[in-house]
Amino acid sequence: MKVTKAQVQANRARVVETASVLFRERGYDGVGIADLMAAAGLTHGGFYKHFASKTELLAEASSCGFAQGAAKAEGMSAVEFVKHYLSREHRDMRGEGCTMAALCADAARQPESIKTAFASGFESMLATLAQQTCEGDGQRARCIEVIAQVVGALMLSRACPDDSPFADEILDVCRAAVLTKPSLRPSE
Amino acid sequence: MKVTKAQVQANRARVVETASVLFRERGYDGVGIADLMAAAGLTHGGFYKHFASKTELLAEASSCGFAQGAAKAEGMSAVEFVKHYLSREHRDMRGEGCTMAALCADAARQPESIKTAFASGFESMLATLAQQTCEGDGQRARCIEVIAQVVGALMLSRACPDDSPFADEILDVCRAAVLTKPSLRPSE
DNA sequence: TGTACATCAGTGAACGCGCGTTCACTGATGTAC
DNA sequence: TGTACATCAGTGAACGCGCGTTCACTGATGTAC
Repeated sequence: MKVTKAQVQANRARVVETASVLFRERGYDGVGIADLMAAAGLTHGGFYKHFASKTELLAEASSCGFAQGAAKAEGMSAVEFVKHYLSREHRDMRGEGCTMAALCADAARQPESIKTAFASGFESMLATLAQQTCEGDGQRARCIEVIAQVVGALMLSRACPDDSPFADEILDVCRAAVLTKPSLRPSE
Repeated sequence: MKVTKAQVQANRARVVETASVLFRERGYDGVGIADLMAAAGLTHGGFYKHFASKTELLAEASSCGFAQGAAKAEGMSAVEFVKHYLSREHRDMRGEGCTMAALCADAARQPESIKTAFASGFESMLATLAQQTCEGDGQRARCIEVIAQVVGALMLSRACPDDSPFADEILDVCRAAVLTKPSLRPSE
């Protein structure tokens, strides 16, 4: 059953992308290797031909998720970014949503290799947002504040009962707060 | 081996408190029933004399953690609260730290009963903070913004590699940002 | 270009392990008389 | 107050299950001639 080099590469990429989605949806511990490989259209035995361990996959899947997020945000204005980030749709579509919000708590309990990937992911979010806000002293700090606030709001909203007005309130309040920040004006 | 009514009550309370700490340290999936009961000085078999399931314990342990957090913050000024919340000590002492930051991502993947406990915990944080800030229109909103930002900052900092300057930067930047908010002035 | 053979991604059974939960049993406590 | 007995929190073995990981095997691909 050997397979084309191109197929091998495609299969591997599909596993990473599938993991990226499933981990965001169900958490790291909520996805088994067998689940994951089946979702990618393969059987579990082949997993270790591609990855040394589940942890190693988490690192790759996280990086993949961060890259995907950056690509999605590319070209959005800061206002559009915040509006989308703090929307009900984003809150409820975890598998396609922000990797940082979905997995940072899992990352905090993982080895340094994972945390390194998350630090890179944070830097990437920062760079993407910075492109859309006015430059000058304190730009980096202002972007960090915004990211902390939107990530916090999204996670808190997700921890509230589904469809509770409370969950929506957190999003609405924080969206309004961030959008009125003068520093969110575009750079040009 | 029956035991005094008072002992039963004390044992149960000890299990809940131990769970509250261990869940915050290692996450819900990171703590087994046997681990937990041993840490509380008991054997695992007795667990189901007190709780219907591990999930039910999580609900109780979370509520216990929120109550403990509220008691700790009681009497602190808003400035003191934020300074402590965004300190390195708080970041690094997860077991004794904020239950919301430690477990909200776990809660987001749990049944509604857990999410209800977290919504109550959030209300409790809100009430505690509101006591220390100036009243008036938008007080509730301003408190929500602050909590979202400090929770987000703490979680992001914990997801970064230990002792990395980056992890500290997030805390420092957000602490400075929140402390300069005019709305953080005391109510009297 | 055609043939022979080594490679190795993918398969599926199997491994050991720890999990949440159940259960028969114990024996001091609490109760009934 | 003293005695007999029911209660039930706590014990530790056992259950079934799913996990991450390993392994012998397969057979089309890629390579050497």
